[in-house]
Amino acid sequence: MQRSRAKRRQTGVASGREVTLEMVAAAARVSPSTVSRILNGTARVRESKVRAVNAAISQLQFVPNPVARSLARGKSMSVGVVTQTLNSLFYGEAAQAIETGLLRSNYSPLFVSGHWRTADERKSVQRLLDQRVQGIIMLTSTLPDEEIAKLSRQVPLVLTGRLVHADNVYCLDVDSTPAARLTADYLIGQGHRRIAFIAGSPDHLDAAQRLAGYRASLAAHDIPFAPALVTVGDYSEAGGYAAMIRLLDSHEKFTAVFAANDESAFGAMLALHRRGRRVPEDVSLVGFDDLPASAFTIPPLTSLHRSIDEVGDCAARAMIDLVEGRVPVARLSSPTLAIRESARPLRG
Amino acid sequence: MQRSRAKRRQTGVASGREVTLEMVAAAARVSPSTVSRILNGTARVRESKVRAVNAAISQLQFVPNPVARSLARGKSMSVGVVTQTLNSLFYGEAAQAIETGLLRSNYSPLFVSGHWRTADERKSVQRLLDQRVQGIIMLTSTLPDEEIAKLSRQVPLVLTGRLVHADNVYCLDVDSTPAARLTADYLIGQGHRRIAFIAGSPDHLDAAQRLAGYRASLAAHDIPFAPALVTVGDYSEAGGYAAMIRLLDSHEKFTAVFAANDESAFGAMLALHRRGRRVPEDVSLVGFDDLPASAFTIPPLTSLHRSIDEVGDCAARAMIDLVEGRVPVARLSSPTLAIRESARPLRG
DNA sequence: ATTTGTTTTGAAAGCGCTTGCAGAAAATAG
DNA sequence: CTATTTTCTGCAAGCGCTTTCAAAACAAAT
Repeated sequence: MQRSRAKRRQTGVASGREVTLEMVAAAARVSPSTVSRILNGTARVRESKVRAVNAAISQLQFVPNPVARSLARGKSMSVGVVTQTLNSLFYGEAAQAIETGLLRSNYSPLFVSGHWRTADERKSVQRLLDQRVQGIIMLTSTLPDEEIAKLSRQVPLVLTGRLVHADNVYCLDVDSTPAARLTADYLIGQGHRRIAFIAGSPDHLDAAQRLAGYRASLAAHDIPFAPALVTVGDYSEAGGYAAMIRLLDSHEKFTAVFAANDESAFGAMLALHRRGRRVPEDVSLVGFDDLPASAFTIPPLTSLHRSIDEVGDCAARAMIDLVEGRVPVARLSSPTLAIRESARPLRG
Repeated sequence: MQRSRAKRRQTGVASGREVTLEMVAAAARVSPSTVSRILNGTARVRESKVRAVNAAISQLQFVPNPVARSLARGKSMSVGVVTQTLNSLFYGEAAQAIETGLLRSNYSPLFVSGHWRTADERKSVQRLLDQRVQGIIMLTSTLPDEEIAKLSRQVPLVLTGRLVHADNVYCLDVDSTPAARLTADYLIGQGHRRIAFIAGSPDHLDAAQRLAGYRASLAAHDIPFAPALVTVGDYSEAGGYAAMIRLLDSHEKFTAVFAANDESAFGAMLALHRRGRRVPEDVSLVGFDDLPASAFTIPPLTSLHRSIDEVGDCAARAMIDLVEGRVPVARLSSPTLAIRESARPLRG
């Protein structure tokens, strides 16, 4: 275990000695403070020195050590991002957008996942806190409101799919209600009256909103809401499949199905196929989220499209605003319906 | 802009003062060094003091500041992970597994993406270096071999889908050749002779391996290789669709199609459908990767299954070994074929 | 030329933790 | 009950950068 005394302590990068600001200062014959000031633009510096320092910097290929910088500034320059799975198109895409968004302001994201389990999520959040992140972006958190509120007293928060009122919390408005309403309106516009709905888990705010949008649409068109026409899935292919089968087995009549997300729609589609019901000839089907794969199902799925990139981008932007003491103003553009072939007007 | 002088410099976490090791030391009436030693187990400490310190720690809820720790130790405790997109099932899942894998040893991943563009990737890697990551995991890098070799002189590397010989580089063996061979063998076993192949981009090693596996299988069964039966896609749904259309338009005869990945298979499936060819009655189709959605296509897709989790996990494990000076030994288990309904024995 | 008001600059004190060194304490030996 | 060893433990010097403070340099004013 005893190291040779010749070996000096090594820093981050494995090979060779690290080029430090001090070395730059020496090379440019100025004090470290001056170099720092030039680097950060925190004070005017005589032009001649600026040049000398810049020369030294590029000559030595100096890149400031972010760790030292963080310590000195008392800012980690990192923000936590809690997702539920990362291995789903939605989170993956959002994560990517957040990454590039944060990067623009030199923050780096620290991803952790909650696996849809509150305990896991709580632990992940704690880890972020331990890492001294400067803020946390939570994509559809499963934590109870009070906990979120408490958390917000420690770090600024940006939430999607949740609405929690507290200082230091910015909730990105991704209310799915209007979008779901739009989708259902479309089906009704095509003449459908008996529209089944494959819901997400009821304790999930976003899922509740989609259901609410569906009901709002029915109400607006004076169509009575039939509880028997809604079955709950879990946003997964398997869940959608099972839900569809249950629906079919219930012998309720319906001419169209609105799946609360595309994965469910995929499952539903297969279930319908298995039971010999053709889409869209026998029953129309629409999804929600418009995943890349949705344009390639058989038949291609009509689905509500919302730019996930945009969600990620706005979240990142809002977070930066929050961290730097500004008031976030990020707004999402309105969703649109990607009309394809899985739904058609009701004949007759 | 002028802050009140009363306000002292703030550290990472926004609220209140940060609890420092020094405060713990004071509370436990020992020196900071002792606290540090207890924390890290770097030296024996009298039992009574250990207790006092631990009491102080939990009483004050102390959590060591990782930034300060990194600086002092000269180790960032972070490893870079370069993916190409993150918003694809494959990368998302791998990323997730890497995250948990690294976490076990207290390293945290820093994700960056290359977007399949060498220039982007190069820039991303530089960013990682600037961040002083202790190692880099590259999932299917697009950088030329020499560049990788050069890079490996700065930080240890773990690669997947590449084979670069150099010290400090560990290439996870994910040679797709045998897996592809297995897949093609299956089709041939079902009696197919004229098997079309939808390839990935030819300059992509992994894509080349899949093609090689296909050819090896043909050769092993004395089936002449017909160049006209292979078209190149780009691993995307749209690419698979286009490739399939081209194939159909070429009027070559084939009874089965082997798509080099599932996304391509999805596209191909739709193309076949559009042209009135039924799967599997008229043509059998197999994919590769076994995405979650593949079990729900119509018909469900037979596909080569490999645990992506495992890839991520092994990569993480190997990286940790490398960083801590051990010799990695991670090995992947063999892939299996998920047999579903899109392929069937050739009748007659 | 002297005084006063501005800019520029450097010295030095941190940021919170680790660690080499050497003195203190405890354990073992004489 | 001393002389040695062997274990603990504290001091202090960093890690590489930022920032306060005050001195230095320069410019403007008298």
